[in-house]
Formats: sequence, C-alpha cells, structure tokens
Amino acid sequence: MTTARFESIRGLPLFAEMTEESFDTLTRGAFVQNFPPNMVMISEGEVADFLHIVQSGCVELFSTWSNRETSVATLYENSTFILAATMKNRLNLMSARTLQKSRIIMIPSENVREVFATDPNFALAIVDELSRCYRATIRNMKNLKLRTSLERLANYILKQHHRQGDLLEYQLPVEKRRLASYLGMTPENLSRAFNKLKPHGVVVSGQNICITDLTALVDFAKPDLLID
Amino acid sequence: MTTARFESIRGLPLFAEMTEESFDTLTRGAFVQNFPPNMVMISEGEVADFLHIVQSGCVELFSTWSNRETSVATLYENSTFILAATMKNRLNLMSARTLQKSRIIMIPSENVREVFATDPNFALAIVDELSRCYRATIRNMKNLKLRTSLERLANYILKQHHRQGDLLEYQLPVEKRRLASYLGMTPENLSRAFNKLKPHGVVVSGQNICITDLTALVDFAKPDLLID
DNA sequence: AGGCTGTCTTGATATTTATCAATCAAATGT
DNA sequence: ACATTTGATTGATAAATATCAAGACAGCCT
Repeated sequence: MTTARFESIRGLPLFAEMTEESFDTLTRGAFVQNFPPNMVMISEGEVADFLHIVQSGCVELFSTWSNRETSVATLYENSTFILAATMKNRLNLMSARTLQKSRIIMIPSENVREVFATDPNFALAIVDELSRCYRATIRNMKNLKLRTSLERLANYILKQHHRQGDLLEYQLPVEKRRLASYLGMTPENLSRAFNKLKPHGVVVSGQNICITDLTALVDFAKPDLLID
Repeated sequence: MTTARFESIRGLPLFAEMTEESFDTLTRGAFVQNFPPNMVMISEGEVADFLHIVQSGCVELFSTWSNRETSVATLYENSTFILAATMKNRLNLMSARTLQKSRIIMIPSENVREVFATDPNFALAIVDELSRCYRATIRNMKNLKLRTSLERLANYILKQHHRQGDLLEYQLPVEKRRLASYLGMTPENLSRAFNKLKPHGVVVSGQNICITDLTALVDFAKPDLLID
C-alpha cells in the first residue's frame, strides 16, 4: 500500500476517526522529508502549501521583526504545525527550524481542505486541533501579560516537572537561550532568574533542574488552571 | 417566523452559507439579552454554554491572575466570542464585560456543535472564524514579544488610522487605561509614551489623535504585514 | 590532548517600565 | 450649576529588564 509510510500518524487524534478512503485521499501526494539540525524549513510570509507533522526529531517555531527574534514554541514527535494557515490558504505567520535531525511529514494543503469538506470526522478533528492550539496561544499570552519573567520561569519549571512524570529532578528539554526567548527574556536575565529562584526551592546546574522545595515553589509560582 | 430576531446575524460570514434548516436548528433556544454598561457577562473558568455575538454595543475580553488584570480584546458589532471554548465544551479562558449598553445574542453551544456536524458550509465557516481568531492572537503575541511598548503604541495608532478610513485625525475608540492594558503597559507609561511619539509625528489631546507626520510615524513604527 | 566554537554566567551599567503620590481634567449625578 | 467621582497627567523614585563586556565552561573536531 502506498500509504504505508504514513501509518505512524494514522493513530493521531487528527487522523484516527477518518475513513480509510479519506486517509488515502489525504496522503496522496504527501511525502516524508529528512532535515538536518538547525535548518529553516519554513519562513514566515510564505504561503502554507503543506500541513507539517513532526514524525521524529524536534522543531522550533519562531518569529522575527526588525532584527529581533522570538521563540514561540518547541514541537516534538507527532505535533502538527501551520494548520491555521493551511486551512485558510494564507501566509505563515511564523518560521520553523529543526533543532535536531528530524523527519517531517508534509501533506498538501489542498488535500487537507478537500478531505475536510467530505469527511465530517476529519472536520471535527481539525476543529479540535485548531481550538487546542488557539487556546494554548491565549494561555501563552496571559502568561506573558500577567506575570513577570521570574514568575513565568517558576511556572515553566513546575510545568516541566509535571510533564516529566512529577520527578523532582529532571533535565531541561531545550537550550537555555531558547528557553529565555520562549519566556520573553534575555539569556542573561534567565541566568539570574534561576538564581533568584533558589530561595523558592529550585537548584540549577547545567541542564539539570532540581526542585528542593516543591511547596515553596508552588507558593511562589501560583500555577493556574487557566494559564498553565 | 420565530427566528426573525436573529435576521441581523444571518448575513455574517459565520452564518451566511448555511441552509435555512440549519439556521433554524442553530437558533432554536437561542436568545437576545440586554446588558447595562460595565457588566461582567462571563467569568473565566466557567463552562462555555453559549456562543456569544455582539449585536450592538461593545464588549471587552479580559483576564485576571493574582490581583492583576489585562485587556485582551475589545469587540464591536457582529463579533463572536468564546467560539473555541464552545466547540470543545471547555472552560472559558477569558472573562467578558460590556463597556456600553449592549445587546448580545446567545446561541446554545450544543446547537453549534450539532449543526457543525450536519452542515458542511457551517463547518467551513467555523473553521474560518477559528483560524482568523487564532491567527489574530499569534499576531498579538508577536507584537508583545518583539516590540517595546512605544513601538506597540505607534503601530496601534497607525492601525486605527487605517481602520478609520486613513484619516490623519481621529478619536480613540477606547479609554486610555484600557488601551494601556491592551498594549501591556500602565496608564502612566501610556501617557508618557504619547509624549515620546510627538517627535515621530503624533499629537494627542484627550481622545483626539492627530498624525502630523505620517512618514515619520511609519518610519518609526515599521508596521509589518505579519504582525499588524 | 589541544584548540576551537558556541553557550552560559557574572559584573557593571543603561534603559525600560512600574509604582506611589499629587494634581488636574473631564464626566456624572442631583 | 455644583459637588462628586473617575480617569488622565506629571513628577519622583524604585524595580525589572536589557545591554555590553569579560570570563568560565562544555562539547566537538582533528
């Protein structure tokens, strides 16, 4: 079967409920591409010809303006990106680069729009994914506008702690300078912020994060269901 | 016909292409509600039972955390809100209050989801609206992360200028303290920022904005297709 | 191992932004 | 029209954050 290479994504929420026929139509003309690390795959301002899915590796979404750059998100296995631009056939608002050697599945935007119109289950899945990403972005904006950089860092540490199985000690999944950019601060400021969190129960050494006083950290970070 | 009161929204992009039958189903159980100014209609954390549409008046979306508040958007006639939470039957991430006396159309979330599943044209319109709002939020975030508050203000003034028919002189559509909150700054800082823009061709007096040197302002603001 | 490169950290300083307090101006109610 | 309230401005100061420069450290190459 020609779609065998796309079996890895068949089970994702976005594709799980659609018919075989729809999946075939969708993946006709789709392909897998290998990228080396640190390669810009998409530049903001280009037309979104393909829906992208990270099959393996790791991708950073970022944006630039007037010589400045900011990291918007880091995506891992099974994440989709540029769905909104794909659906509306618009320009990408963000750029994307690989952080590691990565395999990316690319599905022609036309196919996505075509199957959307014919398969109600796929349509529903698209809306779920869109809503999820939209809401994530709103949370992100609240985080930026309502919290200081120190508070953002504290909550980031808590969220990673939770993602990594509630371990009190874990490794940062990204470089610090990217984390700084993601949190809306400079690397220097991030470095100092880590130190300022020591009294709130966080000890950092290299990529290693150790939460020495979870209660104190939670108390300072005040994580919130509607932001984090 | 029982849906006569909803004729005002029938022509909106979100509802224009759907069948009569779908529109009837959608508006069954829907109603119009009048709110006085400064009334909180929705509090973040509540379940999104209704899709809201501003029929007349003006609504502010805002969020709070730990004694702080930030303005996320100001909506006028024909705007919909909480669409994402409605589609996924989730908690609202934002609160909403009227800024003026307003008429709001409220459509039960269940109806929206029901018709979404049966009317492909409505499904398409929903995705369009979701994508539009999502992309607007990404632009907003880029604006916040890539620009200083002075640059954000300069671009805001340019955008309003454009919205108000390219007039060089116009009235601010919102109170300054709300504008400050929307732009992610304090009222004091906004006040000073207006003064700092004088050398860049902006004169402010009360609600009145006068662009005395459009070239200079554009030169400073560097408006961008992918942000503004 | 040695050298190279890029990231991270630290210190000194400048800029941006917030806070607090006081005054001023404008809108509102009676 | 007056008093009252709310929002806007201004000044003085503090806090947060960025910038610049230097040094420390780690990973990588040959």
